[in-house]
Amino acid sequence: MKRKATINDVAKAAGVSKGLVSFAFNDRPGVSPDTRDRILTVARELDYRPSLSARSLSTRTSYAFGLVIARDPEILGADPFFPSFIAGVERVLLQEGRALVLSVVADEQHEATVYRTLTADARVDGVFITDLRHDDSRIPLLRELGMPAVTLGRPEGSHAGDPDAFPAVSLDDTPGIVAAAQHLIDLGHRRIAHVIGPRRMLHATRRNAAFAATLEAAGLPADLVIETDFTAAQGASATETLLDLAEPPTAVVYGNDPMAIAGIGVAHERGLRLPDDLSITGFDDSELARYVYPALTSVRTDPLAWGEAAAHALLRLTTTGVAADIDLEPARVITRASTGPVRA
Amino acid sequence: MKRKATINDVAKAAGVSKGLVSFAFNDRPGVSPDTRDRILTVARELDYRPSLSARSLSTRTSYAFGLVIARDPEILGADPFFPSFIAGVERVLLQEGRALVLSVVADEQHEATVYRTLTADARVDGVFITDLRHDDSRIPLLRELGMPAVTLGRPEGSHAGDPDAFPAVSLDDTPGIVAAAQHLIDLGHRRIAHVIGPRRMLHATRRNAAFAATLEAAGLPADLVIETDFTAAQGASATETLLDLAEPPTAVVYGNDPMAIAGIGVAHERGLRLPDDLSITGFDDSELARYVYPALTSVRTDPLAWGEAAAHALLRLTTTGVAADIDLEPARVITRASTGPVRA
DNA sequence: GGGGGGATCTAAACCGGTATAGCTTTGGCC
DNA sequence: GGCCAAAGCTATACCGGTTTAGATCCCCCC
Repeated sequence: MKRKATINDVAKAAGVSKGLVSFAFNDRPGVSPDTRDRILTVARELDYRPSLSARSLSTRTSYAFGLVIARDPEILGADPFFPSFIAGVERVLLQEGRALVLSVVADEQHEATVYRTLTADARVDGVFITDLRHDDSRIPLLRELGMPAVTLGRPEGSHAGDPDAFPAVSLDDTPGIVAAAQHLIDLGHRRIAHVIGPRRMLHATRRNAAFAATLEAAGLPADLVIETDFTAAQGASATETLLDLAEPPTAVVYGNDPMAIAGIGVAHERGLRLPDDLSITGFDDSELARYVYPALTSVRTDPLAWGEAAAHALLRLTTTGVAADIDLEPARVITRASTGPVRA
Repeated sequence: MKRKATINDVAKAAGVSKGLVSFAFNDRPGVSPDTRDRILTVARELDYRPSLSARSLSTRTSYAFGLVIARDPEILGADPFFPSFIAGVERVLLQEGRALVLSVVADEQHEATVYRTLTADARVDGVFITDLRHDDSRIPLLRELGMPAVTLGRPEGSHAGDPDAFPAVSLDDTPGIVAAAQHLIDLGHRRIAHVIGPRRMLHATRRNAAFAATLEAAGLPADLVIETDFTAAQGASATETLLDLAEPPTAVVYGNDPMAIAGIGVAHERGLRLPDDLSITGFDDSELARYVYPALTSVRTDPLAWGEAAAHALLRLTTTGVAADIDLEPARVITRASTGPVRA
């Protein structure tokens, strides 16, 4: 196994100083076209690749981005968002010679430790902030640490184009929820429940606000709201609670597909017929949604595109120092057999 | 924002040479207890942390491990294995000051490129090999690249304790499949189908061999085997195919939970009653299994423990140069309502 | 012919650690 | 007292890049 060629080998072979090789490799002015060609040719012949760690030491740059996920692995396992999001991120980073450092932690206590460690070790040049929360502690923390970041969605209290805020890459999910609710209203439903994710998560309350506004615009009360932790278990028990009501809903909107599928399970367990006795919608449009019985009406987002956009934004932010906010195609509802007209 | 303290600052403040500080920090002999204490105290006061990139450059070590997943994001999103596995890995690495570099690629072509890049950039000190395949190209590739690795399960053709092979961390899944098949046989089923994952994956054929052996030991044919790509879509279409047979099976064993749940969907779509008309089992025992209707009998493994064990093994391999094979608690079947006696 | 001035290039410092050769100091032993 | 070895420590090279100060050269122009 031959030793890897270094910049010194290239410099020697090309008969120039190593500084000049560095210049040539970084497209900096002050290298004559002839010399540049010669250097690059020699480098190719020697199969030279600049050493990442040497570069990191010299430039204080790690050429990697971080993603810290604070979720229980059980929930993550059923969640189609992250794999697709990561695949999208990866697609961009691979080409740019960047790597993705992933951390999965159970609670938000460890989360802060991980961010501090990533920063202290200069392990990453920037991070993605997913699952924004109310009064999100990560924002001031990363500010304090001086770690660049991109948020998925806009944090509370930050207005579009705020120059002090981290760049936000947003995919508006409210049109999807509004469409789902309106779809149910159009089918004649008058009592529609909403089983949402944890309230401390921004998207849970934002979606619920959109849901409530849609119902109220139709003159309906939006009082049947149950908060869960996004697990199928809590989706199931929320459904039990709803169906046990004196006046149970005729339709339930769930915050994710696993909860909706668990809701279908509970309804079937009770001998209800879907969608005749109960209409159900999910969120995320996971692959499974199409194949459960009845096929699940769900709200589709595009996590892959989200990942790509976020990666581009973070790349721009860390290289140029600024990055504009990005708005992606909003979520939309995919109608399937789990929703139908309310029984006469 | 004050500049981070370096080893030189500590050396100066403690009145010693920087070499000695390095020695003190790496618990090497040749430092008197008094001096060591003084150095460590001063370091704490200055909030000194050794620079990762400087260390990397000097030691040719990245203090990170890699995980390359070659799966379609759609499938990954429904798969409970990886999030839990990663959480297990992480739990070990965090304490050891290591990071996890993740790559999700769509096909096995890109896979090789990613491994080459990770190696050329010395981005990681070792990798985890999951989803072993027949004649797995990653093994010779990583050998050639000189990249340490740990395999999940033992590769083909390598015997226990092979000193030339990568350390294997195994969780035997055959007892789970055998138990599932036997469970169905005990319930009186005589025509049992197996919907398996891609045949090029080692675990798919291994599980099918265990399945076939169990049926044959009971004097039953094991001829109903359908290969899929692990998607719910193909799980559904395999189920269609089976139910369209002149003599359809009375029970189906699926290679993962999403396919089994899709199978339930197809059966319900056709008006079959479960488990009276058809018994169904899954694999992985995802959280959702318990909450679908009927609750899904599934085979449970422990991906979290698998991740921890694999991380420990890779840590040992990269630091000491050797690591013993590890065998974890085998998989077992969790019986639920989706399996029942065959109809008289 | 001499004096800018820009382009091209070199030498050397620097990033922050690790590793090694060698210098003191101390203590044991004859 | 003298010799030797081990312990404790320093000085310095080294890892492989980037960056800066300054040297050299060439061309143009007065």
